Amino acid sequence: MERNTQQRQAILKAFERAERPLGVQEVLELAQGDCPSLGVATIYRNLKALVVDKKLITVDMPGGLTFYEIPGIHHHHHFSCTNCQKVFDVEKCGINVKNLVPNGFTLQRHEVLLFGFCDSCTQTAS
Amino acid sequence: MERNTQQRQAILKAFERAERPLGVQEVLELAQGDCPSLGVATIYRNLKALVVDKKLITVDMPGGLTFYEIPGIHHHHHFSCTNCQKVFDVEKCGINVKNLVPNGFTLQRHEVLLFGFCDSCTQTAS
DNA sequence: AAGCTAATGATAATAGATTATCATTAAGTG
DNA sequence: CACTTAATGATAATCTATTATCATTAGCTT
Repeated sequence: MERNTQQRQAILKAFERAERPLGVQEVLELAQGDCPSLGVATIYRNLKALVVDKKLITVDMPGGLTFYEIPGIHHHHHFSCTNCQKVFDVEKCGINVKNLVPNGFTLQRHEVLLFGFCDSCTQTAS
Repeated sequence: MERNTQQRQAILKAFERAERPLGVQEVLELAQGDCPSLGVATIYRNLKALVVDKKLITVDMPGGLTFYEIPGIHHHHHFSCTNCQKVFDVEKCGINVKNLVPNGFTLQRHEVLLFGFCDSCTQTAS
């Protein structure tokens, strides 16, 4: 992954525009706007390389789907829309997780996952 | 699922003894203690039926693995050991999740996932 | 105990996500 | 511009979890 291809630029641009974590299919569709011939294999190859390069980080969601996002400075969590399946960042994290850890256990990291309707799906449903 | 077979009893007994969420392979191994001929197909069939009967609930973990547990009365969360891959209940939930929900979003439920070493793996590592 | 048939167990089949293959394309260098 | 080769794109292959198939076993009712 050394050459700065149009495909790779289109993939990064998709994340910059979306401003939220994206799944593989979402990246494919968005990046095809700039680069119509893009195939899934290229998406997977670039996502993997971008994660190695720390240009992206992975967000594993229940159900086995992996999302990717541009690494942010702040600790944050995720909101998963149960209607449109999109994932959004939740900026605040006012949790005292240390209290939750059972005795004798060692905490490495934590995830808070919120599920519900995003703003767009909330409006549609009402 | 009407007959009270030895297999089904062995599966439920595995959950009662484990006192924590179990994955399919764990259920298989534990239940085979009571019923050695048990096959995976029977595990899947019974787990599905037990969830329909509300004797078990599912716990979806990142990575796509589904765990199952006996439904408890209290709201709780889960700790996943990154060493032995076992999942444990975390009884307390002192979180004010409502503060985290973005404007316009509708919250349905939330999950708090803790990752690290369980007590047994913490001791082994030290 | 006999009979009906739900449930089982071994295994093939399926499904979805990800990876490998390989001929072709195009970045970057001189 | 020409060349080298990394990267691409189409698709086959793989992997893992789960489900379907079907002959056999064993609950349960009488």
